[in-house]
Amino acid sequence: MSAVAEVLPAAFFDRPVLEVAPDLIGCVLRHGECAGVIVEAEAYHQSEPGSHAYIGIRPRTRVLFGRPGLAYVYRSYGIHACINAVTGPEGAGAAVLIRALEPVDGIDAMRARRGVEPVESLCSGPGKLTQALGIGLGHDGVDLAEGPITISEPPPGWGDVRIVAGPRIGLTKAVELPWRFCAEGSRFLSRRAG
DNA sequence: CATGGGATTGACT
DNA sequence: GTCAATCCCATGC
Repeated sequence: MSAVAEVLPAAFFDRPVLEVAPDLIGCVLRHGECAGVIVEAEAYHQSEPGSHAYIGIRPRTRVLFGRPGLAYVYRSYGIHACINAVTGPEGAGAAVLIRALEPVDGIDAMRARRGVEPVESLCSGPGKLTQALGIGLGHDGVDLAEGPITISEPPPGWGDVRIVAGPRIGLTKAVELPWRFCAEGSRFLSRRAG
């Protein structure tokens, strides 16, 4: 076993989104010196109206229909950036929204970017974690297997985290689907699991 | 070309 | 609990 966890290959993402989303809980999202363990993620798919892919291929959604393992970054409410990992098969229009991290590396840099002190507030939301890690719209379409943004396999102790599923946050359509996955008992969620 | 809404957050009552 | 900020882009005329 190596001291540095392996970066997930594109093949990891080339599976149905409902398999990939819970598997990402416990994995490490990294950009430069900043990194955190994924404790909350949501699945989205072209077949349901909650997804941006529901409208079909547009300039905005082009990356969603691209290769599994790409990062889909979009602007939310005109203010925030949110990051997704595109899943397979290619053309499915499916992705996993990364909603919250437990910070592990570069915490002072995160504090500087966020302008807040409590570690529980640095990455506890999809717009917060992109700000903390310095991820922006310019990263739309980057390959997560090549960087500069990567996702790595779970660190020791995170491989067997218990996962709780519940309804997704903030939607006005398809609100009933239990496609939100959280690490049980985490203090770093955007909202309490349920 | 004009309009409306959004996978959110932070400030305020 | 409520609500404004702010901007890309999809939609409709």
